Amino acid sequence: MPECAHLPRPPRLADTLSRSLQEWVRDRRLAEGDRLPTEKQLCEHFGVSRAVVREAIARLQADGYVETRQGLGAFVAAGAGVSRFRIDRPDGATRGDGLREVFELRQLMESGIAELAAARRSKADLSEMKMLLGRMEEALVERRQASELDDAFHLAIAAATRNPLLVRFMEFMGAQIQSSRVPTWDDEGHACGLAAAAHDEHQAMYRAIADGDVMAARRAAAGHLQAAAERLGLAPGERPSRAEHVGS
Amino acid sequence: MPECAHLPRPPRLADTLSRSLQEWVRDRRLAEGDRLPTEKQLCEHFGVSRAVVREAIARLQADGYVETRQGLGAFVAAGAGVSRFRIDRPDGATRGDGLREVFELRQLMESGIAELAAARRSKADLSEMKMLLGRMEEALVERRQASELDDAFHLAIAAATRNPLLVRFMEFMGAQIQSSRVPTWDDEGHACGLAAAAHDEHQAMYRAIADGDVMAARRAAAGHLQAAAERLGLAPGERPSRAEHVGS
DNA sequence: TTTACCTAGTTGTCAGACAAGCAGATAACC
DNA sequence: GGTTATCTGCTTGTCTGACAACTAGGTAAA
Repeated sequence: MPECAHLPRPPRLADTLSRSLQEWVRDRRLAEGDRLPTEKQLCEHFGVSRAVVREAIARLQADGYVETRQGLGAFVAAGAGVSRFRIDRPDGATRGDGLREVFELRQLMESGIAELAAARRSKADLSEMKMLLGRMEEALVERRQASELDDAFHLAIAAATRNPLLVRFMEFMGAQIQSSRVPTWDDEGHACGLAAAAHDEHQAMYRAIADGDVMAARRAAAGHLQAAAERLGLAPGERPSRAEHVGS
Repeated sequence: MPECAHLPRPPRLADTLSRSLQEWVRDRRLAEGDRLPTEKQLCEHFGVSRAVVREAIARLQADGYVETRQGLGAFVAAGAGVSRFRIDRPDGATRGDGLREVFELRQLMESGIAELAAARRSKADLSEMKMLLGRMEEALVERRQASELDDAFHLAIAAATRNPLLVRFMEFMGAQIQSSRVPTWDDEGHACGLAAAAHDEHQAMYRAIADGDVMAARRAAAGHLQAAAERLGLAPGERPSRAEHVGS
């Protein structure tokens, strides 16, 4: 049975405790620099051993929530909880709740990045994109998996913005939705024309960026992400609870 | 001596070990799913106790690099190293290298968020924004510090998108440039009219969002971020190395 | 008043133990 | 022979107790 179903594992004590501690800090509205209870107090309060408490605190430390000093105690760190950005979704969920939000975030980024890329791209950037497009064309003919090329194409666009931070953010986002890009390029995706559609959209993005047409690049990128979301079965863009909204 | 100089603390064993382990994984080019050495092996190899090894692994786990399963071992996690997004700049750097990139990322996000907010805002969202604008107006008259209100206003716009992920991302970004927002609202900022300028731009954003004018909202947000960058002395938007670029 | 020391409390590290979970081998059953 | 149950060794998860390193604050000596 090579099909790994990723059953929900029983939660670790340290994991649970680190969450509880996080809530505890938030509920008590502890400010930066405030001291947390000592390890011994936490042991008694939660009924676990010191090893568990220490692992929980180590996790919070890794997350940038707290800072510990030997002989003094643990303290709420400066800028607690916002030193890193994380996207947590139910394990392995490739569709449904949360994915829509991720795609919307990505759509915002990609359209802005395409706009910048159209304004700043160099010849080298363009030839890199064209090379990747060519290899995707091959994959399309041979009906091969090419989600890595897909990813690389989007990264090449980000690189053309000359902003390394945007590249890193795209790498991050790419990893988040990597699994959701596979269905476009698998056997069924080729058969249904999903791969061909994605390729057409990529070409449109390339043309706009090569032409230096910033608005067209933005529209092409936004359209590509919109279409990608729809290929995954996400409803086309609209949101619930419109009743409360103001007019149109 | 209240001046806390933040001396470099001696590194913890677990901290050092987690770094070593990370390098070890990279040097050996372990792929996703590959197994790490057992805790006992690591204890012997690095000459530390199991508690230290466990804390180091817990840290890697928190960072999303590895995944452990009781009775099996520790494995390199899928998408290792890109499960979190971090912006690292030299400590406390409020201007100069890197900040320009951060502002550009923020500008992309804000303009897209403002556009969505203009399309989806509810009456409650609008009254929240108006309340914050009113309090900023007071602060403007009384020449008070109001960077928290500034932050809250931007978060209110993000909330109007109905996408909690965008709100979280704005919280994250806000923490990154928090220190850079202070100069606008300090004594000198009030004197030079920086605070007044920011307030005008905020009002323009509010009007566009209230009118439901998506394009005006995008332009207002982009303009606000552009102006904010210029208030900090960042050169107005253009990039180096244009020589290589392709025409205009 | 200043300095040195002492002490209680806290985190960092160590060592050993048992429980829980897993994979593969072995033995029992049809 | 093929299938199922059990056993065994290994690994991680958790517990316990102990000592070292470090800190703040109080106390005694200079």
